This record gives sequence, C-alpha cells and structure tokens, in this order.
Amino acid sequence: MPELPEVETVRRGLQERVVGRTITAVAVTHPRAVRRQAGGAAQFEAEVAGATVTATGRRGKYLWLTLSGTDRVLVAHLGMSGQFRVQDEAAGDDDDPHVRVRWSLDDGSTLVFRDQRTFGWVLSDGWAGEVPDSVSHIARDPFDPRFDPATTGRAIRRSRSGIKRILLAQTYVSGVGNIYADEALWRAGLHPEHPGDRLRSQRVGQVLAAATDVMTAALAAGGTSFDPLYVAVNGESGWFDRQLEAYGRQGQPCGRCGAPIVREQFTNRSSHRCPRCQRPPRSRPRSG
DNA sequence: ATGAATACCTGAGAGC
DNA sequence: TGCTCTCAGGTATTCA
Repeated sequence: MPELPEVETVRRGLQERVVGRTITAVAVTHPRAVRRQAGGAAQFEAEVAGATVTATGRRGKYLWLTLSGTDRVLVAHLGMSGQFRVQDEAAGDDDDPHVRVRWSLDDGSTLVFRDQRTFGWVLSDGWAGEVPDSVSHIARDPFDPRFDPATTGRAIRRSRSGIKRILLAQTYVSGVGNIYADEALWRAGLHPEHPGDRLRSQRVGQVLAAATDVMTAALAAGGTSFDPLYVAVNGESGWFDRQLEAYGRQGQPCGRCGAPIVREQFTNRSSHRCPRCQRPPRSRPRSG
C-alpha cells in the first residue's frame, strides 16, 4: 500500500511526465473518486480542464499538481490502491474497470487515475498557505526541510497514546503507514503500545530516525525499479519486501535475535513485532 | 479536548 | 464449480 516512499515515487513520475503539460480534457468515470469535491465531477472537470501543470508537491501521503491560470490545486490521495499512469496512446484502457479519472494532455498522452478499492480521491482544492486546504491538518513529514524532530518529539511525549497509534495518526509526523510503522518500531526496539508520554526523549528521537531511515531506503529501492515509461506505480507492488524485517514476517526469525516474529491484532489491523526485542511496556500505574 | 472505534470498499484466497 | 467468509488498511467521521 502506498506510504510516503511510494507516493514520492509517484510524485517524481508526475514531475517528469506531466509538468508543463496542458490539460485539454477531463473525464471522471467513477463518482467516488471525487466524493470530496463539493460540486462533484462537474466542478472538478470544470476547474481542472484547460489548466497547465506548473509543479508537483507532496506532504506525507498527499500529493498535488499546481495549475496555472487558476487559483486551484489538484490534490490526490492514493488511499489503499490508487495509481497514476501516463499512457502515450490516447486510448487503450477502455476495458480497464479500475480507471476512475482520465486527463487528456496536450502532447497526446493520457494521465489515468486507477483505484481498485476506491479509498483514493482527487480534488480541485484551494490553498491554505504552503499546502492545499485538504492537507492543512497533516503534519510535516521527515523529508520536509522544515521538519523539526525536536518539536515533533515533544508533541509525541505529550500523548498518552501508544507509539504506533501516534506514528499512524499523521498529525505528529506524516507519511508513515502500517508497514513502515512496524519497521520503524522493530528498528528502534519499541513495543507498538508503548505510550508516548512514557518514552524518554532519546527513544522518541530513535524511532523518528528509524522511520526516516526505513522510508529513505524504501524510496531508494523504488527509484531503482522506476519505469520511466509510466508513472511508476503499483500500490500493491512488493519491491521493498526483501528488506522488511517485521511486516509480514510472522513466524520467521527476527533478523537481530532469531526469535519468531509475531503478528497481533491492532485496531482491526495487523501488527508485527519481535517478542524479544520489542517487549511490552510495564502497565501504567493507576492514579487515585 | 482527547482518544479510540467505526465506516468506507473490492478482489484475492481459503474452506467447503 | 460456485458459494460464503475473511483479510488487506488510510482516513474522515462518529462516538465516548
């Protein structure tokens, strides 16, 4: 599923293939893809058609295209299974049941948004300072030049939530999903339920650094498999699988100590950890 | 205000 | 073969 490294790979592909192009036509083929647009598909199509793409942007798992000739910005979230593709031919995907939006570009190519599980969306949005309105509630990610680990760490240490919930919330640090949360916690040797306010400052720094490191490595791996003919983008691709130490490795030996990795239920999701390297925290003493 | 549970969605795979 | 069931999970929304 697309987390920060995958979304950044998509952004780079769009930067290469779409910036400078003028959108000559837009067609929404599934209304759910524009469910966040107050005026629906008609508004989305009207506001995007005719604009020229001038730049790309990203924060966490949100990405956007800035448009000239309008004060709007085209924001996208890939959800679970969203993909962008650029096709040199104007036609060719007529029988693809997962295409949700098509943009015709002025060089004859077609930009396509595909999304099997329809958790993704696109939006013609306004600006809220440095990011679009729909992204204003999302914290900076570790690749943001203005990301401040010390400030982020202090916020984490004010929360009573478990560290994995904190990592997934997108309001402390953004870009981390279930896979990289498990990987970061494995690297830092932290149990997912360890409360933020019971972590020492140094430990919080370690887990933030681990999240940054694992996403940097994943981005590098994504870059090597990048196919310039398309905007590389298979949300379910397993190109980083071989480097995962915890996620999906239940029953296999921990790469550090050899104990079998366990999978546990976590908010109706799965969580993977080493039972020896990532011990549960002592329960919080009751007050009163 | 804070934190946590829930709804949303579809294809793959398992079990029978 | 075909049916039913489970599972995957990011985030907006709802609830406590």
